[in-house]
Amino acid sequence: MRILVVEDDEVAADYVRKGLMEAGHVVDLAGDGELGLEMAKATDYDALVLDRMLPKRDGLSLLTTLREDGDTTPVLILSALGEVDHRVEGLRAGGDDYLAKPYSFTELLARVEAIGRRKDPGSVTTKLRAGDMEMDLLSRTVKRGGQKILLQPREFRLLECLMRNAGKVVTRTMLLEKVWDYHFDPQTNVIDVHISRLRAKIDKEFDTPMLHTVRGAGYRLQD
Amino acid sequence: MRILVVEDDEVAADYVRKGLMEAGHVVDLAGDGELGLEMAKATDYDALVLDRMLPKRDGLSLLTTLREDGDTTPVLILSALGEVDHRVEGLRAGGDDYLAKPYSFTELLARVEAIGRRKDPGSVTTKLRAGDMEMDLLSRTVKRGGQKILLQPREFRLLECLMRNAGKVVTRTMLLEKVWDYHFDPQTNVIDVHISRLRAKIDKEFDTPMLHTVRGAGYRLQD
DNA sequence: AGCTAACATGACAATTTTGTCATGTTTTGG
DNA sequence: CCAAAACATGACAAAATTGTCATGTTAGCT
Repeated sequence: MRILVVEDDEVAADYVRKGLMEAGHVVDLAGDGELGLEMAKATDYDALVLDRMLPKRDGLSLLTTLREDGDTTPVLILSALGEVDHRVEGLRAGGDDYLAKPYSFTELLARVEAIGRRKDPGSVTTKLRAGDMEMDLLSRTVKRGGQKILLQPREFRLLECLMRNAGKVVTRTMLLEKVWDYHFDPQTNVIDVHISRLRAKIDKEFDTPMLHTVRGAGYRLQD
Repeated sequence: MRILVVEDDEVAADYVRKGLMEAGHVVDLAGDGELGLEMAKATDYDALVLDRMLPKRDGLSLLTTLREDGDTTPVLILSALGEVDHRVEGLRAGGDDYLAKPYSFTELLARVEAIGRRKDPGSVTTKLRAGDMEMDLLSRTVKRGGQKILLQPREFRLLECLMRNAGKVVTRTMLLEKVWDYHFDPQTNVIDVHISRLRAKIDKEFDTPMLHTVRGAGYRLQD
């Protein structure tokens, strides 16, 4: 699991990070509220561990902003304040759990894993995003900058593959495997043709092209 | 939200039930572990409130069984035992949260709503089921009795519409709207033709037909 | 600059998917 | 039992989608 810990007390932060890493998780640290919010927005974490009292921006405000953005990453709130009212406040702000200091690490681990676990069944990604492009796998629709784009089935699969690897280069071989189920070189330019058709639909009308050619390697989707 | 409270102490159970109902939830009660398990299996609750100590079958055992069955309903565990080790135990068993008695009702409510909320974003139905038929909206695949069935796009949409209303009659008008986006009568027998094609794929090879005609009304999918 | 490999794209052809029609079958009410 | 309406299905035609080819363009190299 990929976890972000937002905590200003370095000793505590390090202690939590070490423990979580030993339990097999990938851990990022943020020392203040603003950095924490930025990182939470930038990366898709499986869980957040959030201290209530933080420099620059406090934990609850961070959480509220995150939730307003539609982010549903599970959050465990840490706090020195153990009183019922404060706990309720934290949960109401959109927290998934609340742990009062001092806590045992075992409990923190159990709780983080518990809230993170909840995300899994729900983490069937049904929407993909890249730049101002949005793809809904269920309704099979694509939008760029709010505008609907109609794609043919093959074009949809092609774009889906590119979006799942947004920012990274997707080789021709990968495309043949994922989009065409070909496990050999068809010796034709099917890919070129479909890339061209896709470009005409997703880039032509817009000023910044997203579908880039990486000469000799493949293609990459990016702002 | 539909919530199941499994608690043997009648006074406590009633207190929780009333409070949750006032907060606008639908509440069922179970007085012992076995009944609780049965009810949890039978109905799809949004959340479970589970006392640890129960007659017939204790809370943790109930929870473990439920999880082994693949049930992911969020569970809040209640207990007189507030010690860290017990809380960890509860969370490890698959609980989503743990609340020690005595607790304030406000906190219980906040916590139940917090864990229940988690289920919503994940409740984007990505799979439909009816009898021995299974449809995966993401991979766009259909299986009946474990056997893959290849459908054309239109056939898929038709079956999807029928499965979303499994057991209920779907009128021709509904089908024209949902599957063809026609908001008028095309004066042809498109529906009949596609129903026929669909039947050939989903019913022909199997001994019990699922796609039934409701003369004068429409069609219904059912065992 | 000029050459070449890699890529882009318009036009066409093959294939697949969808809709229409004609004809056959079943159900219901008189 | 018969007629009419409702439904089922095979065959064909239209439309949409996909792949191939030919030709044009670009980037990187010497």
